[in-house]
Amino acid sequence: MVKITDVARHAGVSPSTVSYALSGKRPISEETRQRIEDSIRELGYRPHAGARALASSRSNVLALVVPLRTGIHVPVVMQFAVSVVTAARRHDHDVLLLTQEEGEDGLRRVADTALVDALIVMDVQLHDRRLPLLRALDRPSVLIGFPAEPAGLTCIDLDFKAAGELCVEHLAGLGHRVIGLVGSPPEVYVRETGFAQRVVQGFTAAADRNGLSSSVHPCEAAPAAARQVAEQLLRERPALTGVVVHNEPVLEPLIDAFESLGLRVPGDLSVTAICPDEVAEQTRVPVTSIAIPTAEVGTGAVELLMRKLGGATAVPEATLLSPRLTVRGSTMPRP
Amino acid sequence: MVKITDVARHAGVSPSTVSYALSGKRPISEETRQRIEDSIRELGYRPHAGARALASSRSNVLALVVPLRTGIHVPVVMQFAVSVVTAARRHDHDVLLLTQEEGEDGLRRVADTALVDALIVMDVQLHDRRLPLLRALDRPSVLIGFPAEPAGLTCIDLDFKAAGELCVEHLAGLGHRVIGLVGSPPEVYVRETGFAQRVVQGFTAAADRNGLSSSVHPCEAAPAAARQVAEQLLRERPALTGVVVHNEPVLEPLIDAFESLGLRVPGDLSVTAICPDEVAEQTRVPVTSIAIPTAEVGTGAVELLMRKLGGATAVPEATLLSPRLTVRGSTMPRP
DNA sequence: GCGTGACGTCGAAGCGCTTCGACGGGGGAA
DNA sequence: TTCCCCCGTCGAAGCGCTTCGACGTCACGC
Repeated sequence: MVKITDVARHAGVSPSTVSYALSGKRPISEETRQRIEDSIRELGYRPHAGARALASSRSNVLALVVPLRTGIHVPVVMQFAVSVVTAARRHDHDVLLLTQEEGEDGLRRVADTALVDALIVMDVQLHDRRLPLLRALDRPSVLIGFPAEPAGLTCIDLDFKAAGELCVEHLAGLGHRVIGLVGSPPEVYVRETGFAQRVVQGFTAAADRNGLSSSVHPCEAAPAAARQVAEQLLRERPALTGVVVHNEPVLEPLIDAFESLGLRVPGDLSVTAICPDEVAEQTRVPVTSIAIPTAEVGTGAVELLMRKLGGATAVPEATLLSPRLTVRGSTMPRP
Repeated sequence: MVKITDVARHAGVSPSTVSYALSGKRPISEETRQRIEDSIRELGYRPHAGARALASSRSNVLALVVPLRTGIHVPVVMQFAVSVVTAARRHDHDVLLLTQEEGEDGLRRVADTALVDALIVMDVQLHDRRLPLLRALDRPSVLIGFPAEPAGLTCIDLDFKAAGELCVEHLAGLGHRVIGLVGSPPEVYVRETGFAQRVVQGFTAAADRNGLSSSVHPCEAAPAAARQVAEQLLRERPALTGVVVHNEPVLEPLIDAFESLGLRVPGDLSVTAICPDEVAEQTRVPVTSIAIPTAEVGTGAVELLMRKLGGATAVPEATLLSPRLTVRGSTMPRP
């Protein structure tokens, strides 16, 4: 193994000079820097991560806690993970993968052993058990998602309330008067995952504001459940012309169900969804939708952490990303 | 931060004794060990990961390289990742997440900086560019998947050839004489991903062996493509009564297409698939299938690495997991 | 009764890097 | 010219842990 003293000897300087040339923490003459860089290249030097971590008390590793539970859309989780890793690399950091199963002990372990400098936690629930721990930990963290009491924590996510509103505004603007929300599985509401409830809030608020008649229907992630909800909607609200779907796996089956019940989309029924673009594009009728901006959220989370690690004083506690609605073929003016 | 010297002082022993008590590398009297453990608990001591890595030249971290490409089923990747993390934790290791995008440089970086002790690489292609590097690296690695030339590497995966064969044997045993394989998208074969080709090999070999008439049809991962393939199959092979599907997203649309073309599953057409159980179970007719044993593969990969890290001499180069076929409602004897 | 070895523990020497204080030399200000 | 300060570099002191060799003690065998 080639170490910093080897490089120093080869370049005719002291080890500390090599270190400063690498970190830029002190000025080094252009000429010396060049010589050092040449030596590094020639010898194939790589600083030892452990030694660096010990001496600098910085590991340059971030922890990412990913959820494992039912009712969450796996590809979206993966997208978050990838964007976090990519963003972290841009800041010369790596990412340690933790499963939610590890729970609070896992968080404490990687933080207390100084394995990681900071943490990113996904799938935060309204009353998440990890919150007190995250507040107490000596390393900074960022949550993807909003708990009920975000004070003292840094959170980032799509503004799901605004997303719910935006869907309604879109339908209202097209003249629809009776609309329904087909939501996530009941257990998602039960365990109080913030974003699902916030969609409902936005949906309801915007419907009221616009004087629309609206109703909300949780739905299991199965085709049969979709069919049931479709039938129920038509039975209870025959004047229905607009639907908002917040439940990825059910989007396609739901449209199928409506069509087989005699409603054409978008001719008789306009459909919008909150879901990844791939899901919205792969249905038989491409669906007007609001995507979860996984790349921005992941990148944003990392940027926030970097600012905190950099000692920034005022990092915003709440970062809500504005929803963007992409119009596709599934919505049209009320007939 | 509480360190080992604090524990030592508190327990009335020397730091080295604490270290040995923790690692078990030298005998420590029961009484002293107890005292040390008490002190550790009382003080809340956690060994510093960086210091440990520096002194022992072991980071207790594994790298996991996950694929990002089109044509691979994301939930399966996630399952691998989770099982790797879980297995690694059982051996007191953590997992660093690398994206394939980082490529060879990323592998070299984490290995050369001693950030990780060993590497797990997923989605290995037949002529993977990373193979020479993995052979040359000074840390052990395990591949999930088999390249064309696996000599000198440790590989583990489902035996896809046997899986292809098993599907055919199952259909042949039910009396089917004319069968087809609906495969992965053409690009998967083009980039020479081993497992797809091996399914074809197994399928063809078993069909020949059993005197069946067979044909192979790559298929894009889109409903429209599925429809096309279904039409083509019926046109070209009117006597077809058995189909093997190796293409997750197309399974459901393909069955839909067959049914809308007048073929009942399994009445007129028996269907088997190689896909995750969730996919096989969520179709309208549950599909007889061979699952990719993600948990075993992930765990197996970690076990192999641990043996290599433990200095085991003879770790098997190739580990092929036998396929298991789960019979569901989509296959029946030929009418 | 004494050599032998295993047991349990200690002290010291690093592991490879960062960082702090110091120091010589070369301006710019006074 | 003198003083001061900044620039560029060096040396040394750790960071917190593991590990090697050494040492005292005790039991055992002959």
